[in-house]
Amino acid sequence: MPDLHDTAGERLRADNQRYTTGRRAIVDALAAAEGPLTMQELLDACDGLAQSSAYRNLTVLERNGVVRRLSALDEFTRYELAEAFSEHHHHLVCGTCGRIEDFVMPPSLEASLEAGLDSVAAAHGFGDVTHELDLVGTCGRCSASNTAPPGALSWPGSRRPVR
Amino acid sequence: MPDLHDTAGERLRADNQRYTTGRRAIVDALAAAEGPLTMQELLDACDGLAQSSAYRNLTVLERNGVVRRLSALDEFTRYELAEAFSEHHHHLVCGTCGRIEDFVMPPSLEASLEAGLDSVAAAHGFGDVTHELDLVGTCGRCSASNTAPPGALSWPGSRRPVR
DNA sequence: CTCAGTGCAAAGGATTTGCATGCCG
DNA sequence: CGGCATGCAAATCCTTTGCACTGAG
Repeated sequence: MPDLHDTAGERLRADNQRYTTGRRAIVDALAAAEGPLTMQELLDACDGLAQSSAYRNLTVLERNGVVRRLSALDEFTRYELAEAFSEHHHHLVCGTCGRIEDFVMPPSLEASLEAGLDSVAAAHGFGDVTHELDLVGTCGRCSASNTAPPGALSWPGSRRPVR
Repeated sequence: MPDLHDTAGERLRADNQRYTTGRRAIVDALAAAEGPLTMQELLDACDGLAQSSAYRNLTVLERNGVVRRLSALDEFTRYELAEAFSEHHHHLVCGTCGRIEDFVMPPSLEASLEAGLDSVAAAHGFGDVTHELDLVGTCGRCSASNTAPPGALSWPGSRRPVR
């Protein structure tokens, strides 16, 4: 895999954009994370970056295939590096505490899934499909304790995890 | 499959809620739809229902397992009947026009996927998982015409389909 | 010099909540 | 009667935009 920053910079330059300190900080934060980050987590990791700049930078990074925006998983929008810079993976979401982990499927299963999906898509007249697969369950920590562990995410307002 | 309204009514009563006209209208609209509906589509289908009531009713219906809320697919939250009242299915999203269709996978593939996912989840200490699988591609209509067909969804603001 | 990038504050849009009233059990 | 349900309006929360200023090429 080519160097993350080199490639990201190239892609932005091709779009007449600069690979600035703030943008590099975002990419670094995403690369260091173990799963997709929320805006708040990202801001915490990129000290001094204004929220509006973060949103604008993420838009640019997404447009150029450096970052991927996930609107699902839970009620927060999350961001992760695009697949060009990370292994093809899926998400494991704890419906109790909100923890999110990445995982990869056994290659044989991934392959048969892809083959099956391609034919299903074709049958519906859809072409060029990509898939998104997530799991929702209860993580070990939460199933051990009846209640969510201390420090667990509490869902803001009346909102609850959706999937 | 037991009668939709009877069962829905039972579930609400068990939660000390009433199965009112407005709630029945929501369930009818979702049952008649060919795919998950947005709030706007739902309001259009339920004449006279206040938006705040719709949100509140959907919350109740979701809490009692009648409705499922989807926060992904595109940038709009969508609602569909819970799986107890519909076949286990997935979603096919056109990234160009926003069209969303339901589809079911071949049973053998669905079964092997579930088995594989269960073991992956177990390996990560997660139990009791359900999966969510969606496809994003280009529908036949959009791939035929270079541009999105008339009447196609236009993505509001700078937002674009995410998955 | 010029144009993209940034921060701050205001604007937007979807969703939630407060409150008074209507209606079912 | 008592409590859930509903409408309307106000409040929130996340995200986007307007604008003036800074900075890199």
